[in-house]
Amino acid sequence: MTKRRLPAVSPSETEILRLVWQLDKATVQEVCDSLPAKRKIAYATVQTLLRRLEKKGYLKHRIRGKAHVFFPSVKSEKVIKRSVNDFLDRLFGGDPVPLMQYLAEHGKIDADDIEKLKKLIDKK
Amino acid sequence: MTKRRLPAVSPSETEILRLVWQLDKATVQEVCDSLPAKRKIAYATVQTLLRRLEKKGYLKHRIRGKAHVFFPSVKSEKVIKRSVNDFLDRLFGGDPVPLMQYLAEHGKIDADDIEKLKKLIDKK
DNA sequence: TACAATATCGTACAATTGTACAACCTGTCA
DNA sequence: TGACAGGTTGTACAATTGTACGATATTGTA
Repeated sequence: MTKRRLPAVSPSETEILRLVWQLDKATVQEVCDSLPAKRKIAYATVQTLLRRLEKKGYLKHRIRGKAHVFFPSVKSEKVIKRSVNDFLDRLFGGDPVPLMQYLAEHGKIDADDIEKLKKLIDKK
Repeated sequence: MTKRRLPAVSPSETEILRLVWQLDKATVQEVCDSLPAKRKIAYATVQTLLRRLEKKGYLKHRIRGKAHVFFPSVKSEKVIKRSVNDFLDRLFGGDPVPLMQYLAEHGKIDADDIEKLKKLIDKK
């Protein structure tokens, strides 16, 4: 089992990749349609991003009619792990606590969320 | 008060900027010295990054002897806010909960941390 | 079967990013 | 005062990123 290191996913690529995860599998069109209204990217751009993700090894595709249907070929867990760690390292020197603090202080998470997390941790 | 939008901070720049925050103010040398052992970047590279951060408006400098002493000219809060939001948007569609979950599940935060967060939220 | 609609592919291109060399200044100490 | 250690500045350059046009291929349909 050759475990070669996958190339990094760029920010815009991440955005697109997330949509594919969300949709489970998707054509260029479908990804375009599920873009948040705020973030309008041209069809051609989405296409390029999907192509690059496939070349980098994060997606594969199957043909359906004349369209390509892209689907993940790497567990999202893996990508998330890398991204989060990287982000944490750069912005907080690897310490997750300030990040949590930020989220708490800015009302991004509430008491309920905390309660759920508590359970999650206890269960482990 | 003209509130112009600051240019984005690139990942490597973020890394350096964080060190300046941590040191409060620092010369190129000092930043180099405080780089984590893992991440060895050449002096010249650190220098360029600091220069770019200053040009982008995140740092200023004063002269001490022959060296430049860089210090923040924008509150770290501001940068963190942008970075976190951006990160959250791209990787999780803006929802912080999965991120917290990830952190909890991977032992990045423990029950104690949760306790502290709880207080933080209640206090608000 | 020819056409309109829809997709993909190849290609492009400017901006940004990461990385760094070489040349040039400037205190400091002998 | 002259040399040197240590700084800074200018510049470079390949790779990556974000964005997208134009040409070509395919399919369902009239």
